[in-house]
Amino acid sequence: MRFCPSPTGNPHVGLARTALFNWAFVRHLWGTFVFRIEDTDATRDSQESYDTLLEVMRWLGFDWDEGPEVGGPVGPYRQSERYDVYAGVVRRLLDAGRAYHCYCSQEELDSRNDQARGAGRPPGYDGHCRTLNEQQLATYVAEGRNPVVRFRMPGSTITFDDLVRGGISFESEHVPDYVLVRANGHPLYTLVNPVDDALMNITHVLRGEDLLSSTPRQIALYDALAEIGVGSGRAPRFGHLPYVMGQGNKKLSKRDPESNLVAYRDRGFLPEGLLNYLALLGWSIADDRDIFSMDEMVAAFTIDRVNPNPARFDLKKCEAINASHLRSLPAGELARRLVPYLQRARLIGEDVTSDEQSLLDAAAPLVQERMATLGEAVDLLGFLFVTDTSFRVEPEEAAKLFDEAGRAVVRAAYDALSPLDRWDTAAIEQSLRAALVDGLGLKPRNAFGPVRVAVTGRRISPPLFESLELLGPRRSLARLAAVTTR
RNA sequence: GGCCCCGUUGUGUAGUGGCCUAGCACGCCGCCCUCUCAAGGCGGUAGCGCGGGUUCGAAUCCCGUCGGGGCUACCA
Repeated sequence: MRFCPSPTGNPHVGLARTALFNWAFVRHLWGTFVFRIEDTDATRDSQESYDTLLEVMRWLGFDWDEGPEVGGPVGPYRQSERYDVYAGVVRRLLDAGRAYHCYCSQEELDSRNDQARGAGRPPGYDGHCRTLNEQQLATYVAEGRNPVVRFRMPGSTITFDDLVRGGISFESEHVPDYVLVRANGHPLYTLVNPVDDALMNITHVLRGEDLLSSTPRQIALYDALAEIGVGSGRAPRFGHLPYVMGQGNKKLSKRDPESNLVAYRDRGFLPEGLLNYLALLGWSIADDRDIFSMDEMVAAFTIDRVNPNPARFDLKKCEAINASHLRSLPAGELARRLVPYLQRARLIGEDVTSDEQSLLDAAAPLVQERMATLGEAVDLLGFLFVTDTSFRVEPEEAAKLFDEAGRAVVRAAYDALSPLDRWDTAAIEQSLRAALVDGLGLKPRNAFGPVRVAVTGRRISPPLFESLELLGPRRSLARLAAVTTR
């Protein structure tokens, strides 16, 4: 089993879904997970996206048995480091007559294709250079043409049993001879993918359905490789996973900001939450259940339950699933995961002090069921961590609530709280209710609204009395006083 | 154009001839709870692309049709 992305652009959700299904499949069967980098297109691949690719794979929690950074018996696992391997294979393919040099120029190809189209024949390589005589060959060489290497497709029907779609067959007349090696000598995906699958003893391949129609030519190549002694001779089983679609009926592309995995991490999606959601795009664990851990997924994952139709990515549901995982985190774990998000917002320091830690530990349970992503904690908890001098009440809320009546409520709250000698949630609630609800005869929501805004700066906050307790008497009273004197 | 894939509420799915007047989840709407927001509880909304056939019986099988998508590269 292998997963073999190419490092171009930002890693996206479709890639994560493919990696997930491969990974779950392997772990379920106790197989070997090979992670291979397909970087044979120098114009599109970059070291930067290679780095983020690995970073994201690790963040998501995928572990591979063979691949970059961990090595393995049939490495290297970056194709850009394997060019000598491919050169040898190509030579043998050429010698065996399973591939040949093609000297046609792009212009010649284009014009013949146009002609074919005009004559109502299907376009595609016409086999022009399949059988060149010595003289033609000598002419092309004399013209200084650099040939590409083409694979000689056998003239037979190619059928295979797709792991998710069942039996599929292609007539080889619809699969023209295709290019294996560029004119500049660099190998193409069409060559290296089957070659490495053969050399790396890959038995199962789960990949996107965009590769479905290139499967017959890969199987044909695989057979040819076996003939010349490359690999075991048995082509891997293929399973083609449905697309992950974006808005409308468009495939989610790497350029789509909604598909960028790094953005999901930065927003505070949990890897297990995002993965749980992605698993639901084409697979289900049971008819009445959709929240599960990766361990549960691995235990339950079978390829026959994978659905072949494309799925729309639904951010709302993704958030709901993530929120559910967030809520089931142990309190201490939640606090730990919140740290980087609060640090990035500069609410706590790079080195977390013990005061910050204990405040965070106490505050985390307050917001646990109030957020869908970790990043939301910044707005929710900011008032607790912000310094006294930089605390601000949202201007809109201040304007709305701090009219004369509102200031009177806040003043009453101040008067009720300042004499307290026990500063805890129960005592705070008791005295505020007595003063505002019983004393001023206000409805609870009208009574606590102004106090909430005065203390937390926002209309939406964690529970008020608990928040006051955590803020402490000094800072709480100062914020109340600030309103009454404005 | 040719080849290939796909088609269950708005979205994701369950469903493999009777348990389906189609289940679950998200969303949306309403109510309850309530110090805000959530969470939670209760209820509601909406679907088998279409047409034939096979069968006592079809979302499920067959044929056709329509719609969507992919490939048709010296990208992967």
